[in-house]
Amino acid sequence: MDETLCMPRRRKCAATTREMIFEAARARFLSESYDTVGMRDIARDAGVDVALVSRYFGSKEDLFRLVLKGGEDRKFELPGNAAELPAFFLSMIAQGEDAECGHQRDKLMIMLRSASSPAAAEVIRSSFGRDVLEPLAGVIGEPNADARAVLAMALLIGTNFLKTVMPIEPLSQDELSHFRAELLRLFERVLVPQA
Amino acid sequence: MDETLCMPRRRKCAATTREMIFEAARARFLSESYDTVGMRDIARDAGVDVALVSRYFGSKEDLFRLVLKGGEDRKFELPGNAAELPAFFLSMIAQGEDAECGHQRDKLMIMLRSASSPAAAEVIRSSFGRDVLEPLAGVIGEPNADARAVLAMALLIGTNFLKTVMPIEPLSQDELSHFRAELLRLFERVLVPQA
DNA sequence: ATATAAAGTCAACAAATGTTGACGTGCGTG
DNA sequence: CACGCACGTCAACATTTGTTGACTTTATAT
Repeated sequence: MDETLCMPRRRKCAATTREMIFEAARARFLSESYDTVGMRDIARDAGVDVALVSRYFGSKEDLFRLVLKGGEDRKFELPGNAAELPAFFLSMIAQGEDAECGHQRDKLMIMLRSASSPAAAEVIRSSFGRDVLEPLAGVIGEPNADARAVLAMALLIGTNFLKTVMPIEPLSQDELSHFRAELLRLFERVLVPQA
Repeated sequence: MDETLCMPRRRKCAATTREMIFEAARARFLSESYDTVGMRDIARDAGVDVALVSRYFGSKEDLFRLVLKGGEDRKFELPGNAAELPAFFLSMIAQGEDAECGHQRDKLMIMLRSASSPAAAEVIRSSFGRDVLEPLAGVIGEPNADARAVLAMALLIGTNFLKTVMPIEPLSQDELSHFRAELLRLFERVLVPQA
């Protein structure tokens, strides 16, 4: 039985090119909207023919759905107790490329970018509710778990939107420190129950 | 000399059809992304031929730019002193159709919807900085006017995004009241200096 | 009534979109 | 060696996109 991974003796391996296409699609969807990303763009980035994209991942919508699911990664992964949430949310905004929270933020950004494309809207909505909002409300806990989860996500999404989708000219240095500190305090206010 | 407005004795008047097209475009851009809105959609809504859209407003990008400018309306209009800002921001989220703040929110929503379309991005960015962020920072005042303006807009944008672009299933009634009260407190914390 | 200019319609264009089928190529096995 | 299969390429498709030019209709002015 052959390994499912790419064997070096075979010059061309479907699994690796599939991965390349997937990664190219992921990068594209991360920085552009669903409609503006073309199959040919993805194919060019991956260094393959356009036909292969459709061949390996059925339709464009299927590909997008798979990218949004995050490949083999499972659900949104967030801290177990509410006390660690504010720092976690802040790290989702700071541009440090933590491997752990990078995936999470990427998923969120992909959702942000394509949320207003009808073809991608339903996929995004269901994934957002199931994989993000619901688990978050679970960690936050009563009272008003849902409302506070929405509030926290609104703050996170708004900030990331201004930062990434609609790039804001960078704030001055002391303003930025104030920005971060205030942001952390806001997250604490919304997320931890006793505050 | 003729009046520039449509005269009733003339059956067809360019100004009124131009207005119809403009209004149709406005409505479309308000609920869809720049890329998904087609010239033919706008024309159908306005009840005219596609060619007229291109004839009256040069290109699609020109039309979008004009819609974003708000027709004849001038810049973003917001309360003069910082104390009234929180209530104003909250009213921008509540779905009450105040004539005064309706225009403002519509502009914001149009920006939100099409921000990730490269063709519309630069138009939106410049308008957002010039017409929204800058005046807001002026009203907020020191210290850290820019940072706090960004923070407030992040909260507003995030909430409106979750509410409109990615429609969230409605919160329960007491959660919603908590939501609004907490939201107002957050806006107060960010916007009024002494808080 | 006839000419003139505005207002609108029709058809077509070039380019780009997602998707599909036929075809070529190199590998491992009979 | 030759067969068959996995892997990939090429070309073309049907649609849709924004935009443009020529033509028709309508209302005013001479």
